[in-house]
Amino acid sequence: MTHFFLAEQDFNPFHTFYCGQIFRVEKIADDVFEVKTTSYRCRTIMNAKKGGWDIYSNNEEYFKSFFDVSRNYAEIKQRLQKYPALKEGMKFGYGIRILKSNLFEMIVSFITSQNNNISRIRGLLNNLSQAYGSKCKDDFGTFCAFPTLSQLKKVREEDYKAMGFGYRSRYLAKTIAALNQETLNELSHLNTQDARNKLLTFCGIGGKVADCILLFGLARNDVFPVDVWVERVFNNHFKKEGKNVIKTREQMRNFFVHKFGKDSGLAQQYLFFYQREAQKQFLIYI
DNA sequence: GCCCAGGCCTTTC
DNA sequence: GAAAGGCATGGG
Repeated sequence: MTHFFLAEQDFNPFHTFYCGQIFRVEKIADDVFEVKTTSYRCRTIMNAKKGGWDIYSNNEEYFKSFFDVSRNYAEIKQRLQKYPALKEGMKFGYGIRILKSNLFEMIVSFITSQNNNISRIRGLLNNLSQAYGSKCKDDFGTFCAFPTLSQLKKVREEDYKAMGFGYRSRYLAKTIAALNQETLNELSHLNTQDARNKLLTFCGIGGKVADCILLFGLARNDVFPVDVWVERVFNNHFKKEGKNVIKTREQMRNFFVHKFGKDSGLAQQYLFFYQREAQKQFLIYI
């Protein structure tokens, strides 16, 4: 067990873990969160003395990459300050980072996410891991990994249905049947546009789900997922700038990517979190 | 009991 | 190519 440190100004676990980019996260105590990704686990523990959070795990190098430590967030946030909506959003949800999750886990997670709510997605993916993931052990104890591609190839549509995946069960079964390791490798080497087009060929993956997979599973920051919440962001803050000719989510997506370029991913996370949480009276972290 | 959720697929025009 | 309807399920 080793640990590394992230300063509060560049990392806030409440905001980073509850903006819908990962689903296997638990609050263990007021100052402790646990995150599972593929077959790894870490805990973030507050370090008040240093003003930030220590990330403890048995896989430090993996989590340094996962938490995107080599990226200069101050520089990105500086560029985003000039947009009023972002300025507000970054003040409200300060310390969001883009986590570099596993490609296959993100494909399954975001197919599951469509027309679904976040707390339900969390439950489904945790149950899936319990049912089909390998048992793992680290210095915190035992836990379940996210199922691998080959483990899920044995799962049938009816099995997903029995677990509550609903009509997404067919999408999962079809896409997992069509996937293989070569395709996953290929996706990681394609440029963003080609990878997006490839993702769109799979059942249950449309533009929004593809963008989430690209952002969180392939670390492509030049994408901007547009869902119901971001559509509200557009209508609240950018509609005028879009000259009232932008109607579809795909058009909004292209508008934002053109506007924010390589900073699109982080901009989207701040705007999503702000739109979704700011109207609530209390933030709820499970 | 009702509306909604990190949308996509299918059918129809 | 755009529009409309259907979809499983449970959170709030």
